[in-house]
Amino acid sequence: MAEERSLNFIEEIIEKDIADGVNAGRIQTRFPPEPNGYLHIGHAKSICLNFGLAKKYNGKCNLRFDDTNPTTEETEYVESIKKDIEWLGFKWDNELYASDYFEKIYDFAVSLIKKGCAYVDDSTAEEIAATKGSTIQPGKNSPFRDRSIEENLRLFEEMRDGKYEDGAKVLRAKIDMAHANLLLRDPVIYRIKHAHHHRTGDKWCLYPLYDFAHGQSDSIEEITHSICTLEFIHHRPLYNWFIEQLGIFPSKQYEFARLNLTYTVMSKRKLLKLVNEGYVSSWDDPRMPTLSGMRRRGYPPEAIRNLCDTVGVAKRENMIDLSLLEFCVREHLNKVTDRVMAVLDPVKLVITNYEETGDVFEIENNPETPNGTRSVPFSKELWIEREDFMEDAPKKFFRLTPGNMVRLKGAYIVKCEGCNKDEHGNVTEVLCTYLPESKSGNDTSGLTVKGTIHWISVAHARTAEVRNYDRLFKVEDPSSEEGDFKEYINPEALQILPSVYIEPSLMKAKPGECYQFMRKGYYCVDTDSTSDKIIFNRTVTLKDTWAKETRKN
RNA sequence: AGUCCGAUGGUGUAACGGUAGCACCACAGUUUUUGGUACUGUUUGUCUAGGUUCGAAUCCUGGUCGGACUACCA
Repeated sequence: MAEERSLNFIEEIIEKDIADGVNAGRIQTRFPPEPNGYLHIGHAKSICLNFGLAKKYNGKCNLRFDDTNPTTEETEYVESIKKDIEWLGFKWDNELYASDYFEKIYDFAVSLIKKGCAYVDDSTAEEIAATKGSTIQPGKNSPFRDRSIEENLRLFEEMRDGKYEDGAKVLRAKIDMAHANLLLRDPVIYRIKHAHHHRTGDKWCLYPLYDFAHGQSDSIEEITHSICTLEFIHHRPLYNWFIEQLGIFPSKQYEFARLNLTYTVMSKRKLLKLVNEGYVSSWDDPRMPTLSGMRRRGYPPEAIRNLCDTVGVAKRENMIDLSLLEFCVREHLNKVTDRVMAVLDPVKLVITNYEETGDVFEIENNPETPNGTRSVPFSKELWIEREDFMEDAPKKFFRLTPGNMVRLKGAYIVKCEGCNKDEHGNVTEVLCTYLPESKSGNDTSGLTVKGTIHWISVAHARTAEVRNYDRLFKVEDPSSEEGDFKEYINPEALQILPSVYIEPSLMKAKPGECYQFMRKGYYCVDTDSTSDKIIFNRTVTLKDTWAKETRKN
């Protein structure tokens, strides 16, 4: 019954390659993060693509850490990246590191020198930048460009042996200082860094740059389809040039447009600022677009995978509506979460004609995916939402207003008789009478009411902290606005309710578990919860057409 | 300014020379013991000017607009 789905452009390339017998139909991809930060929703698209393609075409997908810059990379990031990928639901075939190939990559450089295709340059970084030229001006040859092969070989070995300070010399590929593509103007491929590497320790003081590590690693692993984002498109000619000069496995690079989301930022630099300057509490703050933040927020991995699947793969710049992510989240949570009652902004409801009989109602947990029932104690005094009562209500208000009837979810129909107020005119108690014959399950009243509201028995209520999260920014694209992006942070992205009433059944809730608070939203138990204090994070609200209606007026 | 990439409703994505479709959003309705869910329907689109063709979103040319590139980061 699978719907016929059109292929994205990478799938088309792969299917053509398989049909043409390229690499005997073998498909090998890789996900190549640099372990210098946390993964975000943008990485999820790349992960779903690379692992998804391998799965679809009976291929393999490696996890390869592009760890060629020892000053920014740490083992802590390696661990978080692995955890996030596993959480998303993918398994890599091999866990590999570019640093495992340092010896091989060094040998590649030597062979390039021997071919006369690389030279040691003593110029400073400033000098190299100054002679690079510009988009409209050719660059100038370095005075060290014509050193002999023997001298280059000797100097490069000395660089490896630690004879020189950081920055004293670099190795450059000898290509064309007038090339229209700036990356082909004798790119630096090795630099000296006397720095401790998270895996190779102090063994090396010479490290390859991205362009002389990434493609080489792809070749070593015999990656057939090396998929990256659009900004690497200019690197492809260089990627291919090295493969050709070195005569190594011809991996092919393909580029797709990265994922952008409205109401957030994705750049590592900006996310780092949010953390360092205290706008959010940490990398896994539920407001963050990081995978760890989304996990803590309660976004299920199924929803993220579904989002990535839905947005597709193409080469044009895009900006995905946050509402699409929220749709995916609700779609999944609706199927799997148990419904429970929690009163976030309470006011007391008194059922004046109710004699305490010890009613306990069995209420179904999930009308979508039947999952049993739970016991919910009832009594004469209940907490209800303050917004569910209005003394002077508009026409289409289906909740409590004098003379109107509503059903208390899973219990009785009650009729609103009025309210009590304090000296300031604030409602302190809503007064109702109930209809004994309207008992849920064997209702003989013959009445139908338009509204159903949730409630918590005052005598049985427990409390929890609730953290209501909302979008991190007030504008769709903070990065394109005037001034500092931080000016557009939404100050209401986190609202903490220290003590909300929850039904007793929730006392057993464990960190990470998700529930639907009826009529309010999806909530998950935060990892900050302790045995005597449960904390719920709002993952996403329910759609609220009534709120929309009131906003219109 | 140069090189490269791109342009289909508000958003994202299909249509591979032959009926512009799907999803989200928005709006309206039906069902509902969640103003949720489910279901039905509605509005809205091929950047522009030429050309090729019986026929162009698709092919060609020019323009316009958007993005990327001038790190010893990846």
